[in-house]
Amino acid sequence: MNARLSILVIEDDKAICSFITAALNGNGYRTVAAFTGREGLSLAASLCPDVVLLDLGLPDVDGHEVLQKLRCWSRIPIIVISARTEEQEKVRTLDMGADDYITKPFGTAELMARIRTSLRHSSGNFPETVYKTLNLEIHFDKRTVRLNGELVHLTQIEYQLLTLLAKNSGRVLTYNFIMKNIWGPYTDNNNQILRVNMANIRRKIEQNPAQPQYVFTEVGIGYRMRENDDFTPP
Amino acid sequence: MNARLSILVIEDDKAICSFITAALNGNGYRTVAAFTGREGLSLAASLCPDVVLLDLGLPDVDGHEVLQKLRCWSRIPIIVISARTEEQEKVRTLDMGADDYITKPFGTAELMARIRTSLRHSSGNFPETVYKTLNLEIHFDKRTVRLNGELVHLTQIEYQLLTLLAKNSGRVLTYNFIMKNIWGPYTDNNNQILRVNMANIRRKIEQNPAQPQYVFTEVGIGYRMRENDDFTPP
DNA sequence: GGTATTCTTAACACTATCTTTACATTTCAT
DNA sequence: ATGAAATGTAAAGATAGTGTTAAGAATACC
Repeated sequence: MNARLSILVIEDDKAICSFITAALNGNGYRTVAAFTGREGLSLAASLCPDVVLLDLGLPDVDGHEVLQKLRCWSRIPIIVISARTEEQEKVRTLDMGADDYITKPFGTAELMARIRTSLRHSSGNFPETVYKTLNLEIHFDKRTVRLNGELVHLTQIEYQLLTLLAKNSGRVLTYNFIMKNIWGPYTDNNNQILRVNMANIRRKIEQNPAQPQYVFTEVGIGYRMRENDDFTPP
Repeated sequence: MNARLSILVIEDDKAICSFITAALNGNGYRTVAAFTGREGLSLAASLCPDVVLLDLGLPDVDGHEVLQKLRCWSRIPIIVISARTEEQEKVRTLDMGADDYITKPFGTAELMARIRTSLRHSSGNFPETVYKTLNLEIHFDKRTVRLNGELVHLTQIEYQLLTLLAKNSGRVLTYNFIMKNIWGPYTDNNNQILRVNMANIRRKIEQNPAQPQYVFTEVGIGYRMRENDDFTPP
C-alpha cells in the first residue's frame, strides 16, 4: 500500500555508490544516485526524496555547500557520510543542519539503522492547545469550537477534520494526507467524502461558504486553514 | 526569557557523570544526574527533561530496558552513550528508539553538537524552510507564496514551476529540464505552455512583468531565478 | 424496537485550471 | 536597420476539480 521510500545518494565514487544503493535496494528503498553536487541539488528539488545520503568529498561543489543549499528550502533528513573523523568537522557539519554524521568505513546495518532513525524524526509533531482567529476559537483540550463565542456543534469527523487543519494552520494539507489521517491508510483515493464534510463544516462556520474565511481550497492539492493568530515564531 | 533546557544524565560512573554534567553546565544546560536505571526512569517521568543522555552500562537495570520503558510513554530525544562499538549493538539500540548512539571515548564538542541536533528534531522548531528575496517569500513546508507579506494564489503548475526555480535559485534551468520536470519525460519540445505559465506567474509576482526582478529569461536557454538571500545558519 | 443522528454514496451544477490558438513584442545576427 | 527566431500576452474552448444537495445505509440513543 505505502509507496516505497526513496533515498537520494549523492556520492562521486561509483564503487561506493553502487555498494550503497545495492544495500538500500536490498532493504526495500527506492534509490536515486547523483555523482555531483549540482546533480544532487537538482534531483533533491525535483524528487523530494525521503532521505538524502550525502558524501562530503564531491568533485564539483563542496559538500558543505550542498548541505547549506539543501537546508535553505528543505528539512529532508540528511545523513552525511565522510572519511574525516575530526571532531571539529563533525560539529560544523551537524550544526549546518545535517541529521547524522557517519564516518567511513561503516557497516550497512548501521547505515540502515540510522536511516530508520532519521525517518522517525522527520514525521511530524505539533503541540498547540488553542486555535484562534477572527471569530473562531477551537479549544483542543476541551474539544469545543466557538464562533462569535457561541458553541458550534460538529460531528466526530467534522471535528477531526477541522482540528487537523487547525493544528497545521497556514500550511496546505493534501487531500491524500487528510484522507489517510482521518479515514486510515487503506482508504481509496476518492475525495468525495472529504468534500461533503468540508461543505458541512463550512455551512457551520463560514458566513458565506462560497467565499470562505477560515478554510481555503488549493485546487488540485488540498485545503489550507487560516493561520492561527497566537502563533509565535522562534 | 527562554527557560534553560534541562538534560537528564543517566550514568553510573560518577567520574564520567560529573565530567559530562560539567560540560553541559558550561554550555548553558541545566543538568540532573541519575546513577541507576530505576532512578533515571522516575526522574525522566517527573522532570520531563528536554534530552536524556543514557549510558548503557548500568548496574541495576539493563540500559536497553530503560530505553524501552522510556519509549513507552515519551518521545524525549535519547542519546545513548556506550563503550560497545559492535555494529549489531548500535543497530539494536537505534531500532529500540534511541535518537543517536555515541561510542566512548567522545569529545564534548561532538556531544554538544549531537545534543543540538536532537533538540532540533524534537521541538519541531526547525528553522523554517523558505526562499526569500526582495519582497518575495516562498514557504515550502506550508506551500505558500507571499509578496509584501500578502498571500499570492498560484495554481498547481505555477507553484511547481516557481518552486523548481526557487530551489535552484541562481542557476539557469533549461526549458527542456523544466518541461521534463513538470510535464513528465514524454512531452514534446514545445515550450508554449511553459511560456504561458511563466507569463501568468510574472503577472502575479512581478511589479512590471516586462522587467522582472525575480525570474529572468536566458534567451535560447531557459529561466533563472534570483538567488535566495535568506540563508541563516542555526 | 423505533427514532434521531451521523456517515457514505451518487448525481449534477458550477468553477478554476489547463491547453491551444493567434498575434504582439523582443532579441540577435547579418 | 531589417528580418527571422525566440519569447511574451491575451483570449477562448476543453478539461478536470470542487461544491452542493439529497437520499439511503449505518450507527448510536432512548
